[in-house]
Amino acid sequence: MSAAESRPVSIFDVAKLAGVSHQTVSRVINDSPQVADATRARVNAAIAELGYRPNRSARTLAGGAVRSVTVLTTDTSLYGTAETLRGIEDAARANGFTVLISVLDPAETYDEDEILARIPHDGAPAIVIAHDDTTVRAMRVLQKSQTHTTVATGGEHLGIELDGADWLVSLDDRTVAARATKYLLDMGHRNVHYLAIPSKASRQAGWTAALEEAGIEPSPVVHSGWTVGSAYEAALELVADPDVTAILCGNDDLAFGVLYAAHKTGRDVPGDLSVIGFDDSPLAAYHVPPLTTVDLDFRGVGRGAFELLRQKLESGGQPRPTWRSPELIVRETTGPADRRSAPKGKP
Amino acid sequence: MSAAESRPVSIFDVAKLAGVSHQTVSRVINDSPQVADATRARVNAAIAELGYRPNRSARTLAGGAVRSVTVLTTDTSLYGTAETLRGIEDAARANGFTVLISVLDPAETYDEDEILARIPHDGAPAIVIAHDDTTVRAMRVLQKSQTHTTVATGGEHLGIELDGADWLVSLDDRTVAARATKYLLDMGHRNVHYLAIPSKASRQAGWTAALEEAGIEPSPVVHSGWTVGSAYEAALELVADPDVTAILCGNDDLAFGVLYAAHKTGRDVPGDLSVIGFDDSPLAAYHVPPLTTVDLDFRGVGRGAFELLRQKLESGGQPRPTWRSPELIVRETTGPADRRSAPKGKP
DNA sequence: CTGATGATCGTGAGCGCTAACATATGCTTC
DNA sequence: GAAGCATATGTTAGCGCTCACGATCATCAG
Repeated sequence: MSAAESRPVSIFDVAKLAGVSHQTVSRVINDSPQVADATRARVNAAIAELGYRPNRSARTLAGGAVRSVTVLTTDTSLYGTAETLRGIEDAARANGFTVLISVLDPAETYDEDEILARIPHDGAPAIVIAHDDTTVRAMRVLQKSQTHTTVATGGEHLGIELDGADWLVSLDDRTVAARATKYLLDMGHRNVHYLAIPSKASRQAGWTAALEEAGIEPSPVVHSGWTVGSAYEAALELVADPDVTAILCGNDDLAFGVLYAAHKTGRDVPGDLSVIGFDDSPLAAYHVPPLTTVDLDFRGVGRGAFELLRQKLESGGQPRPTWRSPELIVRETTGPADRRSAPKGKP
Repeated sequence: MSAAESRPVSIFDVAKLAGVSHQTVSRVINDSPQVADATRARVNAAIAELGYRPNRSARTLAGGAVRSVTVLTTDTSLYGTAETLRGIEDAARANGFTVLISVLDPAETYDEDEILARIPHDGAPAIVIAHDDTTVRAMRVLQKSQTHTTVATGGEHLGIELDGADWLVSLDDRTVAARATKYLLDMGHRNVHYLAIPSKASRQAGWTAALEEAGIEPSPVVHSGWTVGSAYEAALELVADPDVTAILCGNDDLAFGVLYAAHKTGRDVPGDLSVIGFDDSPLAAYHVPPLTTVDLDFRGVGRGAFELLRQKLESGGQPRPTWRSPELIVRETTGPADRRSAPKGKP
């Protein structure tokens, strides 16, 4: 049937068995139309009989069509990253691509060489899931090389130079952030505070814009790490302040940290305090209370990033960037202001 | 400095510039001791000047030492999987290996060919993160081929044949499951129920064993999917039963679902109901109330799986499987029984 | 019936690298 | 100072595949 021999079967073994040249076998496995049906059938039979399977390295080396993408990212356990990855994988698989993943350490600083060493060879296509300094830097390095690169990002703008770049797939989370902020304002909150994730924030920009439009001076942003724990620590002070009645969080994990802090300090959600997250992670709907959050289509971002790359690879053209519009999902961590606590002064 | 030319620089370009043969360059980039220091320096200078970077495909094809592992898994967004992956990556990077990830769809049934097509070529080393039917099947397929395979698993035994296999890295979650069950029993609970994840369960075995040791007839296992939502659905009935005072859950996500169900049905945790999870996921400590769970060293499992593979690759020997001992972390979802609700009959 | 045309297939070269062997050198050793 | 041996480098072949071409054959217009 297959395997078990010493040396793996090659295209030549198949060719011999099928009574054709190795090139014809190559044509068959590459779906070339230039092969007679009868021949194709014979070759396929030989392939099946020998259990032949093309060697990917050889194909790459021989310079055929590109069939793999390298994904550069940092933390694969972040919800956004994981989902984006999943989207890339789905799309890649559907197109017969192999996905190679290389994980960078957010705490480390890499020089150019170290970044470039992550891709299989110079010029190999890559996708960067960018959401922190390390990945943004990686992206810049790849951009300078002759590599075809696409960037998938959860929506953070990551700095001016990337805005409008033609290889960017992103989420318009700036607009939703503004919408979410306005939503809170419309419910009577005098102010909305922002607990930020470590990356440059378009979410923060949306929040600022919405406040300014309402004539409210944005209060200083509170910074948190990526973990629930860090959000908890960062939010303790904020939550303890009775003047704070609404907090917009950089993502769901941070929101969970805030919720825990609220619980610890005895503030009722949503009675005393409204909280909004970002991501709509699987737990959001089942938290106690269920979290009001923003549904970010990370998988769509991943798929889009791959599509963009594929188009660049095929047509060499300049596909335009895609922007996806997320949606606010109202659940039970948000409510009208002034339901119980006084907006000013501690009574 | 580098890049920007038409054809990427090869080993020959470096050789010419350094005034040596290509083989000497090869020796340098492979850290062969057989090169004079002066020559090595000259070659390294040429490498730096040209921005040379070895082509991975060519190296693989030429049959040098193996430098990449393919990881087969299903859901990368599951906490256990993601962490295991992370462990593999850490270890792989430290050893100069490239990690190739191929994600299988748990809902799909793959035939042998489709599985084998996931690895770069016949015989390429692979690690399977096994925790469901699809990955277990993948593992069997790889095992039959001449591929070097290691299996990393969160501890589910996955069927008799795998017990004691010499290529398995696992967690002794059977023992902790028993310990956790006993812990609940010792607190006065008359019974402990089990909400199961979809895979074959050593955790379940531990639970059964502990109950039987205590002379208690295990009640029927309640089955859940992997998502919080499915756990919630599955647990509703269980939670509504006042006789049920303690539930051991297949993982943290399920526990969160149970907790939500308890909240919905008005049962107090830990007053009326004790809940234990598995994983110690990042949220566990910050849930309201904080979740009693088991710290499973998934990263360690991942690292171990890679180490095992490396040993097999190098020595060809038969390294023994590693079993890691997880720990019960008591937080606030567990408490003594009978604190409030009557053990039998609805009053 | 001749040449042109298109479909089908084969041949040779080479992708960038490493293994295996061959070939210099220098340095011992008796 | 010839034989022996280690050290340092070069040469050749080939991994498995695809590309660019060339060859073959049937078909068909003129």
